[in-house]
Amino acid sequence: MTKDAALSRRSSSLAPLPKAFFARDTETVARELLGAILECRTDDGIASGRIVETEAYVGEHDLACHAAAGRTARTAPLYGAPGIAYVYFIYGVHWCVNAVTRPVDEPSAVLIRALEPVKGIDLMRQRRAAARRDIDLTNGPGKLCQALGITGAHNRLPLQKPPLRILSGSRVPDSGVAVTPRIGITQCVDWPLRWVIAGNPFVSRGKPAA
DNA sequence: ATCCGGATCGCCT
DNA sequence: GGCGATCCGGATG
Repeated sequence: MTKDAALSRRSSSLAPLPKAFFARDTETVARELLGAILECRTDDGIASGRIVETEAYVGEHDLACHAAAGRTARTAPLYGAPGIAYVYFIYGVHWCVNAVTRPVDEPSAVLIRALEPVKGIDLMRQRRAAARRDIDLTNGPGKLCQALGITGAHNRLPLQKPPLRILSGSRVPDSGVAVTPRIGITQCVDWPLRWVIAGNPFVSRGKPAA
């Protein structure tokens, strides 16, 4: 664990980010979610991690955003209340978790792409037996959902109360943030909508940012 | 009813 | 750095 994660865990003032936090421009939310804590409670216990990588998906005009397909049963959460979760299944294997935002009536969200483990590391190791090293527990969007126990059952849930919450964490200065194109998409590949804590070892690799 | 591609991961080379 | 796994949503017929 890094110093920053230790600070986050030590802080006892971890309050849920209010719905108003998410009812803003998606890029702003994506930037400000860096350093916040994503937490999931299940019958097995609590697992949480500090957000170190995010991506913004900014509306129907963003062809990489699921909402580009319009409003369907699948994409309905993107049109829902700011501050709820949008959880989807991808490649027949993995879950990915987003926080729904709401700038100017656009269906949009922030994908949580990587975490630095904070609580429940043993639980994460159990859930991710394939991960030989702790660095591989939460350094990708599918991995972090498996580590925290996030599934489709969490789709549409509010992010302000258990089982799924996002808590305010340590402030990350602009000098520690890097912005790049998004990972793993085939549309709008040049849009700089990915935010990472520069140099954090838990940031996912993905494709190089050209 | 059927087909195709995907906001990924892990294992292989 | 490449590829198979394995399911679902959306599109087409």
